[in-house]
Amino acid sequence: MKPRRNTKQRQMVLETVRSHRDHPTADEIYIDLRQNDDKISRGTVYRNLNILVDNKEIQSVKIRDAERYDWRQDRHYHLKCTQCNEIIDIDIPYNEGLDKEVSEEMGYKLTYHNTVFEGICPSCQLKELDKDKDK
Amino acid sequence: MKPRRNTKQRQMVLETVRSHRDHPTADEIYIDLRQNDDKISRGTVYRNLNILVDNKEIQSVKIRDAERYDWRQDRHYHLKCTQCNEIIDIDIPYNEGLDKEVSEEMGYKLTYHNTVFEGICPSCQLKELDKDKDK
DNA sequence: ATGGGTGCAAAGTGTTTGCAAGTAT
DNA sequence: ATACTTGCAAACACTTTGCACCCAT
Repeated sequence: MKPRRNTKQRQMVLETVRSHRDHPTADEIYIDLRQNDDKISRGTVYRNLNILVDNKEIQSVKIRDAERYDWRQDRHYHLKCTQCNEIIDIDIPYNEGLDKEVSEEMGYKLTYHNTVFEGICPSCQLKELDKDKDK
Repeated sequence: MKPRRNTKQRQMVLETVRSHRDHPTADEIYIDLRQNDDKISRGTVYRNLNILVDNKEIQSVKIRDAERYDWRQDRHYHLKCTQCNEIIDIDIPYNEGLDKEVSEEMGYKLTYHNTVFEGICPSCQLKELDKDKDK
């Protein structure tokens, strides 16, 4: 692996991801950073996010159009509301056995699976009910 | 739902997806179609793929950069080689219980989860071995 | 001093869309 | 006849990249 320098920008990107408990896009991180540093560029943010994911210091989940970043380092599942696009973590345990099962069955060497649940969140369900009432 | 016309183009797009046993991108479908019809446009292909997915006549999986299309209509999991990017179907049963479990725990109304396993396929594992041999 | 990193802007990639003409119903 | 659909090209959204300068090591 290429030697990495510990730049101010990289630290700031990491801190910003960690300060979010939601799943911000690269652009949201960028907007945030611009509030403290009006020089930092989009390119730098994207480059550093990629490096941090490579180093497993953060994770990313591709949802719909954009990559979302996640401060957590452990493997876990996500839940997305198809109505409002909110993304949250789910705390059911990661199923390691599944990786083993699929490895054996398919002959792949694998250690990871990505799972995203899709549905309608409680608050959007309420909005639906309200809409129905209006009819 | 908007009334749909049964156009030649839409039929051709559907047939082309179904003729693939792999997971082509929209652009691969387009290239294929151009061999028989040198008029059909990218826009038409994209529009029809979206319509077909809406109608659940085909499925899509977002993998890395591009949306991939899948002739199958049943829910199933995918396996991606992180080396060569090949994507294949896995025939372990879809875990309906998981949707129910997460629904109850999180208060979401949900009926679907998307799972993509990531690993190294047998043929890429061999290539790795060959590379090691050279050392 | 060296070479990885930055800021900037331009280019890339995958997808959507406005429009006028075409066509399934 | 109506209004959905097409082909085309331009526009979009997100991300990557070339370049000259900068700065951590």
